[in-house]
Amino acid sequence: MVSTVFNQIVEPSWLARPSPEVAPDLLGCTLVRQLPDQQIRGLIVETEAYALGDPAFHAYKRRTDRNRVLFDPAGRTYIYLIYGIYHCFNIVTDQDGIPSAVLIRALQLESVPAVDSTSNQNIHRIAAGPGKLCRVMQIERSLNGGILQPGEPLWLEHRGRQFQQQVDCQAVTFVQTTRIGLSQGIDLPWRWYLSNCPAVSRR
DNA sequence: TTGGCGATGCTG
DNA sequence: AGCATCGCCAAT
Repeated sequence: MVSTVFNQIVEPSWLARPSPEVAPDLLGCTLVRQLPDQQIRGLIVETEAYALGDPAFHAYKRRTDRNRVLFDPAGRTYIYLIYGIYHCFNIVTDQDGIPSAVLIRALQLESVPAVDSTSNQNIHRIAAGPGKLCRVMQIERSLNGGILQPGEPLWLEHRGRQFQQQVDCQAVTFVQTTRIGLSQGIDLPWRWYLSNCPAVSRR
């Protein structure tokens, strides 16, 4: 008999660790965006960690209006506007009061969204980049501080059986490098991505 | 293929 | 002033 297996939901407690631990573990998990009339699902293929002591981190200096959600418990979203045009989507991690987050840099979409404003794009590149994935998933600042769980606009699902098999047979491997697009903290090796993934940012 | 640059608005 | 970006265009 055929059985459909649903991925397990990622619980906040699983995210309550330092971001450099969580960031590689999020590779292969699925980000789900629930819209009124459609669901958009994407495999996480590229992440970066931001944490205490990191000069590139928005919470490096002090708590401000913008970064306050970074100090909240794990399992919330941190979304901000960058270069006046794009948004960046982060997952808040670690213990309450300890600012820490993972930037989601690229997704491999399961399918082309119904209203596709980027119809010229290669399916593999529609969500290739932190600004592009927010555009296609309609993630903007009104979602900042939201909890990642079903029933909300966004949630996470753990690695599925198919992905695990690809890891086990080494069809997919994990690569760790320095982060992208920064002027500070450029030597921290806190970027991870899946090998052989056309959606990973080109650099 | 690589590198330079403008768009655009919010933050501290 | 600078920014956790992107797409376009020119030069190689």
